[in-house]
Amino acid sequence: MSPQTNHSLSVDCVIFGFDGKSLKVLLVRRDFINEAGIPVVDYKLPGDLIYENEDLRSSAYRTLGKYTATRDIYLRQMHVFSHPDRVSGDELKWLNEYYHVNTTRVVTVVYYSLVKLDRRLLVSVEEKGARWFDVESVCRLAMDHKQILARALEVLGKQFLAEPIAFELLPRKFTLRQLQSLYEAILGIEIDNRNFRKKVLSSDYIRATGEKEKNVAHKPAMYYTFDKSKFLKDNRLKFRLNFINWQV
Amino acid sequence: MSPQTNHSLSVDCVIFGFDGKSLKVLLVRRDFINEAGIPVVDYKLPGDLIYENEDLRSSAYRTLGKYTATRDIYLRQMHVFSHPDRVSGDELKWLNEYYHVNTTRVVTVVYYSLVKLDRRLLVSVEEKGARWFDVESVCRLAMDHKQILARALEVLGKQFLAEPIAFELLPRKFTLRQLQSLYEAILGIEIDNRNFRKKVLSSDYIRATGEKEKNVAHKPAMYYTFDKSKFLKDNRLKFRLNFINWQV
DNA sequence: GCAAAAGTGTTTCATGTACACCCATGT
DNA sequence: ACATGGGTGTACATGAAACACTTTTGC
Repeated sequence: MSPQTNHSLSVDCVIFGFDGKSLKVLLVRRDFINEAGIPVVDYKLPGDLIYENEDLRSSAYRTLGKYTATRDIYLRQMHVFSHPDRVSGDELKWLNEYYHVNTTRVVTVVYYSLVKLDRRLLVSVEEKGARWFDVESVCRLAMDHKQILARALEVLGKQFLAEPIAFELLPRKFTLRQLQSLYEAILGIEIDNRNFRKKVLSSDYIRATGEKEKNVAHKPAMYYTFDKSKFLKDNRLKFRLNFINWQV
Repeated sequence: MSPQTNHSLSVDCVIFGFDGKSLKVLLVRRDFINEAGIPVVDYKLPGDLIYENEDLRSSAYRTLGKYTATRDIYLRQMHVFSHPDRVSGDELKWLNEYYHVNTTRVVTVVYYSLVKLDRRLLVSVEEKGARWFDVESVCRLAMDHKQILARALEVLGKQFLAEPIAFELLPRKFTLRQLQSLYEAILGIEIDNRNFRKKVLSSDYIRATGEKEKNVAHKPAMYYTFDKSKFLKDNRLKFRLNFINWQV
């Protein structure tokens, strides 16, 4: 056995958005001719092979930039998928033609990203051959992308419990109901709304803006914001204190 | 710009052990001739380039197998390091010679591993050109391996708070003091020993064996074990219940 | 005035935290 | 008998969970 040299390295992005009701994922359309010579259409995660002189994160940003305005977008490396046959047969043929390469194996590094979905972003991706899908309603995807999506959903759930990343999916000003719906959608649970509000409002990082909803056929909700910079500052501090004794 | 094709993919392992006092990491000796033509010795993380027909996890196991008996070893994918110049100059020259390849860039996928250090394993690695180092006392390492180690320590700390992985570093039968020392070493804190015992013993998964220490110049400590299979079973269950309503 | 979603408090229970002394063994 | 580390209990504070009705707006 000797080291492999004829492989490729790709970066795929699982880009999540939230429309107020359900969690969405961005998928790009792929036109494909299968082994029977019949043209088929399916969907895949956005991604690309890496270029020289770019690291993986830059590659992920490059892909993100094709579909969104990449200002200040949450992006995390998730996992590498490396089964030797994860892209093979027709799929490998497609890939070699599409990218003009001649590879026998593709290892992919998956990033996941959280974006603030607004009306513009919901529509503008369509011109670029992409679409937002309800995560619940995705069935088949190209290659192993369905498994990758499933894994990303798992990781996202864990991250939601560990870090305040919900705000990356919400508009800068959001209502507590939106926040609660988001947690419910991602964790797949129902949350008591009095306890949820109590907990959220006890946080130092969530502040009422004073602005309220307008033109709604019910009591208008207050808009809140998340003070991310204060959170980051305080948590650097907390981290430092961990190296000093807890008790004294 | 076009896809990169002349790169290599490696797997490096951060292998942690615990000797009862401090956290150790396994490093392998590297004999190296620098650009001035002077032979130098330094240390690096164990690792290798990937082979054909093996996925990354298998590659990590292969490396683990060089130094340890790979039965039932905790192994997790951690992070990919991909800066285009992370291996360059002399380091790249060394790598191309050592592995008989001709590559311009090496992307590495890092796994971390937790092993049960016993007397045998402490010594046996030395014949294979490796050594256990106290993590606190590691200064320089080859390539970017020092940064990789630093990152692994961070991740390990977080994992320790999230999952019961301490037991992967301890012998099958351990005393509560050993367990406590391990948490203290990894988290860099002191823990009140009454509260610690209370918390640990309230767990369903930690059980007294009935055996006690022998030949110690103080009150002999009870040995405990961690029931990993029960833990895994119960947590599968918990996971399923998350898809049903918490409240009703 | 009615439909629709926002907003609000109290009690109970479980968990976390602070804290100091006696016990069993080998030498 | 003494040195060494093992082992124990209580009081207090904090956080989680259960639970139902009033308020504000548009139509």
